[in-house]
Amino acid sequence: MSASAPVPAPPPGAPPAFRYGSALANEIEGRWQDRWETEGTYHAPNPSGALSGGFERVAGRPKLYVLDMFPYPSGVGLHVGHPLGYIGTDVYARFKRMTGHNVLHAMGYDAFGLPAEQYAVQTGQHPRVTTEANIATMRRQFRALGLGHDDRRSLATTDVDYYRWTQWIFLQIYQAWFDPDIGRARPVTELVAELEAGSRLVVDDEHPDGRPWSALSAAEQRAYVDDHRLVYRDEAPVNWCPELGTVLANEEVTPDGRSERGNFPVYQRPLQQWKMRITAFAERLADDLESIDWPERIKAMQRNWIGRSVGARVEFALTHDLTTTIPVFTTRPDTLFGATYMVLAPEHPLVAEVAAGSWGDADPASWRGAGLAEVIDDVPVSGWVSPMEAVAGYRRYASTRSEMERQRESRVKTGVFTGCYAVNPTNGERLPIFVADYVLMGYGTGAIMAVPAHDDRDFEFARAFDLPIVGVVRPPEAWFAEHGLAPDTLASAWPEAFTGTGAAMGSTNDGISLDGLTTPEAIAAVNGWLASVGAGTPTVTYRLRDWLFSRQRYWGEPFPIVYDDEGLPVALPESMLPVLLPDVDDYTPTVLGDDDQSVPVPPLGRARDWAEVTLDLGAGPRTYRRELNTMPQWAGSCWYYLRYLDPHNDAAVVDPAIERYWMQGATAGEAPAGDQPAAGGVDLYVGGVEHAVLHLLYARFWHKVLFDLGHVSTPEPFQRLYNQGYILADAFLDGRGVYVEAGEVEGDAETGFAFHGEPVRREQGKMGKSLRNAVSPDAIGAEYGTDTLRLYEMAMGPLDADRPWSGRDIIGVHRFLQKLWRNLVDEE
RNA sequence: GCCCGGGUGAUGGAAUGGCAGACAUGGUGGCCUCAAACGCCACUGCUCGAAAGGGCGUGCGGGUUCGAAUCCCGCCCCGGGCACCA
Repeated sequence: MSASAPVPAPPPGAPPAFRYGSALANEIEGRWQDRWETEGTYHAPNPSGALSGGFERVAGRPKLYVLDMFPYPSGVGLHVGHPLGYIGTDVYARFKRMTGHNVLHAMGYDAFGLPAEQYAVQTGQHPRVTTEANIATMRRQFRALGLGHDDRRSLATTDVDYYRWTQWIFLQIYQAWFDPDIGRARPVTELVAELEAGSRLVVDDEHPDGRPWSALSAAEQRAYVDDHRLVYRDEAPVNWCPELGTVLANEEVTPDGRSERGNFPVYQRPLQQWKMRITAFAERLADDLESIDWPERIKAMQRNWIGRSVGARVEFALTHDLTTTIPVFTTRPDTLFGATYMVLAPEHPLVAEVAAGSWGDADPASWRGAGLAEVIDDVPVSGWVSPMEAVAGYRRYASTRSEMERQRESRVKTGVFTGCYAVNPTNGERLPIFVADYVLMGYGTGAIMAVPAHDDRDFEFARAFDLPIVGVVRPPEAWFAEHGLAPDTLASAWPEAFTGTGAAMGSTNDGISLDGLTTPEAIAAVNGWLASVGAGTPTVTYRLRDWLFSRQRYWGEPFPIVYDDEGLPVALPESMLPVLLPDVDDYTPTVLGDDDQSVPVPPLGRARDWAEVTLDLGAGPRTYRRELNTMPQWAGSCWYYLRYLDPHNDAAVVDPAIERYWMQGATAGEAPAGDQPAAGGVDLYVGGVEHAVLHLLYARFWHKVLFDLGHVSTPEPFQRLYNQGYILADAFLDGRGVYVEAGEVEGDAETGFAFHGEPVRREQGKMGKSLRNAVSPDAIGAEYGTDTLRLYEMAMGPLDADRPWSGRDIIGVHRFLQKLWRNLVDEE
């Protein structure tokens, strides 16, 4: 619009020519968006390298790195819920830019993953084609939202130039091990060098004092190194999702045993898969939460997931073979005198070994499995004829139950007696050893000492199996009163376990007495005694499991791994990257029936020319088979924030000087709350809470490996995290309970709602495709202008709160802008 | 059960030790218009009162303070996360 253009006389009653309405707003916004693009207004200069133009102008300013969790480029484009956080960071970044900061704010696309692949399966269209079209749509939408991104730094995880470096990082992790002596990752070449030099010995179960490296065969040496890598192959029960045709990480399975994505059932089955040794970093991942400024609930969720428990590992010898001991983990070693039986997880390796050939005369029917006939088909009503049979039958039963069944069924305690006994090291008591599925192989040592008087689960089991209940911690008077018991009632008559702390009792032997000590005192005392007799040591245990890293899907990063003719994996050298994702005719994952135990062949197996390859890996040209699994979607999102810093670097994942500038440069006024020194990293990271133990945990893990190996300069990737809320909207269900398109529903709360004449029921939920209540920012922008949309989203409430979308309220914000405009510009 | 949030008009929310309810929606009345609205103005916490004016009021009960939505103690309710993890 030109100021000299003649203004036609408006017809009577028409709004004034220069009233702030959608047409004027769109004209102003479009003009400025063009100008920002032409002038590179939001280009943030690097201190050196290709993007350093103009750095001298900002060299004296503090830097600020503002980051959004990047989106998946969906086929339907954005809805107004998506840009909430993006608008928030944009406002913040602009403010900081205008108040003298060099602000980096960029946007990318997390583009590998299931939806594009599923669309490809249905249409035959290559996922790259749909992905690129979707990215183009979203780019246009982000531009129309007026977001001030440095578009020179945009990337997609599916770009060959990007996933080449994802593969490179994989190799870094593969070629590293965790040195427990210093608690850090180091290159495996250093491990081998120390072993060869003799400064480090090979220690394993058979050689607890170690033996020299030269005593191992070449194959043994290789297996030893492979067992120490931070990426390794493991044959173990994994989460298999038949519907998705792939295995999943523990973090991707919901508490009720379904897939996070798609909500399909997940089953346990043993498969050989790649894993990453995230458990080696459990302690640092937990401890370093103290150094970062994150919402307390996210920290709590990560702490919870990592599950640090302080306790002791105690050895229990078998009565018939005192040289064999069963290690258990307990957080309450002070209750050791109260242990009256032991339990092994069904999968425990000692179960088969200890099971006796015949029952003892006094073994009750319940110990023989009699009560299990109702839940297990092949149990005779009177129980199994021997412990060996009982144990085998019970293990069979336990192995067929999925996680979901374990959740759904009531937590009635089941188990069978192994016919074998262990010795309580404190008092010499004979403890019957049971197998029961309330003990999990994946936690601690997969075996427990049971103290029914002071543990709810052990108490229930002891009641069901008539086992002695011996109190060794005195509950307070009030506890007895609460249960209507006389003080000092014996534990065998208690209605439930006492799990609190208190004075120890009945805990005296020739070497030690805990009686009268408080729980912390008793723990310290018994730990000292256990060490002195060689029966136990203080230990920390974590709930976290290693990260299952391979997927049987097409649309992901190929592994830079091949197999030699012995079937052993070989890492490709850096010079052979990238390993390009090959084209295939059929992207369909292998879908197996729920009971089908065959090994699924990934879609990459169909690229026969690719799957077999002749390479010279140092020993002349040989034929190798490629790894056919792909990486999980989390791989690309683990490090994109680093690539924004130096997106076109062909020689390194990120230039060290540029990395230091943005990740740990001065950030005046941005220090985190509290007394902790800043750990460095991205200054502000905004995204949804749903990644609390997925992306945010994996990215911290990768970052720590890269830090240990010297590729990044900060121990944490994200100094400050903020979770934006969700935008909620009305959703409507028809008579069948199916969601109908909310945009086509008519009526209101008084008269009732109708969809194409049929009455529908109103609900409220997170805006999105699944509830069919998405509102497009394009439509809002056209009707009111982007500034109205942005201002409305920011004015709806605090950024971290969920808020209901209301098409009605937007008009108020638009009028507000009209009033503002009128105060500055004559409408006529 | 354990952990983390939160409770303010009809609605979204503002105020983090100093006039509670900014701003916005909705509502009521008026203006403009043939009629409308993406237009304008006024009123709109509850309550007593014709008005002027008064009383009450931030989940409940106590406390600190000259002064509390805000700080402290004890409850209640709602939302989220975790849970057979020894």
